Amino acid sequence: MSQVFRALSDPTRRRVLQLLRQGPMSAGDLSDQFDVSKPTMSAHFAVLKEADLVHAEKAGKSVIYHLKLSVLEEALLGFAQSFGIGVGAPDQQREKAGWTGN
Amino acid sequence: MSQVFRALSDPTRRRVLQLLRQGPMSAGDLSDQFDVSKPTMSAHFAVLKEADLVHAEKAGKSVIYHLKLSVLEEALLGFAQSFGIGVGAPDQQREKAGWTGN
DNA sequence: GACTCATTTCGATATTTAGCTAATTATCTC
DNA sequence: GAGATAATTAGCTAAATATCGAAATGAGTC
Repeated sequence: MSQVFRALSDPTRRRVLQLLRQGPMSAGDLSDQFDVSKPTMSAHFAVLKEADLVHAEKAGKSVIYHLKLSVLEEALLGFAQSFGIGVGAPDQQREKAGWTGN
Repeated sequence: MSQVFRALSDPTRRRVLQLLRQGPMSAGDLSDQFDVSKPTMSAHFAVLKEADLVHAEKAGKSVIYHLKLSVLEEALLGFAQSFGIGVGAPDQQREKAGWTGN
């Protein structure tokens, strides 16, 4: 939980996730979209992996990153629900306190 | 946006927000729920204020913190929506790419 | 095997963060 | 005004993070 939010707290990493919405992409192609060094991007990928928001697949010389949308969804909506924030059917899901996801 | 996620990346701060769901509470009463020093808690409150997730109201000697649920809601659901993650009516709200909230 | 390309790891530095104690500020009470 | 109470600021340390260039690793190609 903490790691998901930490991962999302950086604009570069959020943009990486957005790029991956359109489909898997290699580390290099992703890096080309940003103005920072490859090692720096590699570190960002590591944070995203740590949070389980992406999956890395080795393909020859390259590494292809895939967005794990379901993990993002569960984290975001699960947390939102713990605050009674409206998701899905707006009935029978209020008052579900006592949740921090530590 | 970054600041909201950064604020949420700490379990203590998430728990503060949960406590505030039940209603406004003073800095001291909040601090009593945790095992860290008051100054440390004060720093956590500052992060939450910075992210605009809480509002501080001065009341005599005390400072009363209020949860700004609408800010949390907009951040969480807005970001989720930018990923096409289901919120509310599951129609007419897919494919809204191009969003990072930098 | 030597070469090249893609990516990550290493080592260094700078910044940020979480935590503490001690000191300060602000407000209320006597 | 002197005390007491609530909260924040100041000053510090230790640990984590972000960034870089250089070096190392892994996987194909000639």
